[in-house]
Amino acid sequence: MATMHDVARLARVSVSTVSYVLTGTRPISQATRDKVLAAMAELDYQPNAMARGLATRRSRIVGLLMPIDERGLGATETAFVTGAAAAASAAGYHLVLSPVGADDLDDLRRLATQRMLDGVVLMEVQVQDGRVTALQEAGVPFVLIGRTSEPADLSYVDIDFDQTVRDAVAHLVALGHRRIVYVNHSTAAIAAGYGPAVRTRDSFAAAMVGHGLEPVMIAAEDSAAGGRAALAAALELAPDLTAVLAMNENAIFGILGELAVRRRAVPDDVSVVSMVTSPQVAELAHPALTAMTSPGSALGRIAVEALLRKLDGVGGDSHQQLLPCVLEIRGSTCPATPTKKLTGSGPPGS
Amino acid sequence: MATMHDVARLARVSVSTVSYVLTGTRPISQATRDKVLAAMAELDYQPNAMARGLATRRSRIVGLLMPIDERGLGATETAFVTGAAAAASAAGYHLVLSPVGADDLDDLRRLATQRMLDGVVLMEVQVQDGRVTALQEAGVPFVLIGRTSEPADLSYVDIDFDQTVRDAVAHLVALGHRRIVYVNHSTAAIAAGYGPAVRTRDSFAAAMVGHGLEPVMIAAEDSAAGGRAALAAALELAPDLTAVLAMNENAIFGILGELAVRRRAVPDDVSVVSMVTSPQVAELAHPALTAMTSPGSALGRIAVEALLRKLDGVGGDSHQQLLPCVLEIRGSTCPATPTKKLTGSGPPGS
DNA sequence: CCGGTTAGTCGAAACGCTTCGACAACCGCA
DNA sequence: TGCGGTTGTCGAAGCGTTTCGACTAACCGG
Repeated sequence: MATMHDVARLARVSVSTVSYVLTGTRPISQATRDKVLAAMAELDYQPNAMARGLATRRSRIVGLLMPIDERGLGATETAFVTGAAAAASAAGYHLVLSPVGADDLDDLRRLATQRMLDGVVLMEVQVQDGRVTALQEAGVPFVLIGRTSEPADLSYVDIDFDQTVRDAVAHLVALGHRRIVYVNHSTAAIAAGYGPAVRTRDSFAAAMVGHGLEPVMIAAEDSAAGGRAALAAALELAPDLTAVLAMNENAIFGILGELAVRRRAVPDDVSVVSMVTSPQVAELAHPALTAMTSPGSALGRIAVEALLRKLDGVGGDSHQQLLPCVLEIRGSTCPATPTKKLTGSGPPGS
Repeated sequence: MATMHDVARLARVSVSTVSYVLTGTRPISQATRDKVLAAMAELDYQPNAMARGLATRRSRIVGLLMPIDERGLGATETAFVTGAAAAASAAGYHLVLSPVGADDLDDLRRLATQRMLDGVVLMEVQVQDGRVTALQEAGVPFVLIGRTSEPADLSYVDIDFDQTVRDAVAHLVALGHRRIVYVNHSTAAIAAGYGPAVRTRDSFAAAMVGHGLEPVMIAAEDSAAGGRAALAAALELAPDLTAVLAMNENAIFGILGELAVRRRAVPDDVSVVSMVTSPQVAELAHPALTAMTSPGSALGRIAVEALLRKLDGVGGDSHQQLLPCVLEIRGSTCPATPTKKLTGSGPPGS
């Protein structure tokens, strides 16, 4: 491994000159620059990141903390990652993913307090999130993807759940649906303060009331079985339902399966809209799902860019931004026909 | 940020003594050790990872290179990651995940040649893999999850595909199935030398011939649509099939969907076994899939352990190990009944 | 009582980089 | 002619560790 010393010796200049060529912090004449570059090429010189980091007190590494459970990463989360990695790489930073669970903060704390990380992006933020206070105490700059309940002085980017839900409901209402059931995450997740679950619940209720409709909501375990159970419960609650709006990517296939079992055709009998869903997942179903596609990679990119700005000291105080999901109409929604609405007109319905 | 100097001053010892307390490389009396530890606690001292790395020429960071495509990480890949992270953490190392595509080697090369990484684990190795030669040239120790075509002098852990396929075929044959179709990854993947696709293809052919049966194989695009098309093709090729062995996790739902459309009940008309599948995915289907579950987290753990041994110079030459998937019987397989075999012997369908 | 270990500690020299202050050479301008 | 201001380069002092050699005491066997 060649060092700067070797390069300097070969180029017959001082070490500092080599450094200036590399960092551009002081003017260097073209002639010496060429000499130095030639020497570097000849020696196949690579700067030592540790030494540089020690001297500058910057590692040029930012961490992306993602809670990684056994279920794997969905396409949506993956899009965060690729967006973030691209943004970091473009700015000359490295992005390392740290598989830190919401519970085990130790590894994170070590990495951060030992100055290996210049800053971090936090994914899957809970409404109450211990990692946030841990990072604040450690004095590490960070940006959230998601929000805590009290994000006033924090930097974050998040999905605009309120807007997304309103758009989804508006789409269904415009198609003539009146009885719309919302399938959310599990009650446990809601109780634990999982932001998307809590926020969409409130927004759905508001949106439905805004249209003069009754908000019917069901919680579902994050599994196919949970989806089946949820759909059964939904039909119990609203036998005349003509549309389902589902937040739960893991339950959606169970919902579809149960609809098939009960011979309710999608979309003719029941329209289905899936929230915060990637095109890849939406295309898995048959018919492909009308969905609110999440701005995944944009979210990751914006988060990293905000973090880097913070590291460079520019950009003032906190960056807060919400991005809505955009409606992509595929085959799982269609107009509600009067026939169907009448068919199912038991007690609660129209 | 307190430094060793501060600790030394407070404890009234020299810097080197503090270092010896920390690293244990030289004997220290209990009395001074206590003084030093007290001082560290009081100052909330955290060693600076960069400085340590510079002095030791070791970062205590290992990288896990995972090609991350838009599709996301399946539960299987995720298990690699968690297993690897746990092993690294247990040994006092950090595991960083680098989302490096098979193509873009630059970020990897930088990270490695700049001595930020002590070693790397490579996931999703191709039979011909540019990353392998890049790492060899950079002189970075590495271990593969998967194999190249010529892995003689490399360290790797991989799934024992041959054994796995033989077990799967044996299970189906034991249930009385004779017409078994193998649904592999796409022809493109096979042509590109995707190891699992290539190896299982060969093993399936061998296993079937070993049972005196004709090996029927279909390639499927990695999508639900691909699965549908593949099943259609399979019924064309072998209208009397009674069992499907599927390698392709992305296509499996398409296969099931198409079977449903064609009114072939699973498992009564057609038994289905899914290869290299995690329990989570297997449970998504209805009925839950009989599957060969991959030894995911063990694979990750073993790979990291082998890498660390290599870094410490012990363990001699290369570590090579194969782990089979284990058969988990769920609801998608049952004995082939003579009746059904006769039923399906018309041209394309029954 | 003496040479040889051994346990415990220290000072200083790395490790490979950045960056500050200094300085020489040159510029144009009054 | 002299003076402030650039421009280009250098030497040296860090950055926060580890580690080597050296030193002092205490100890042990002969």
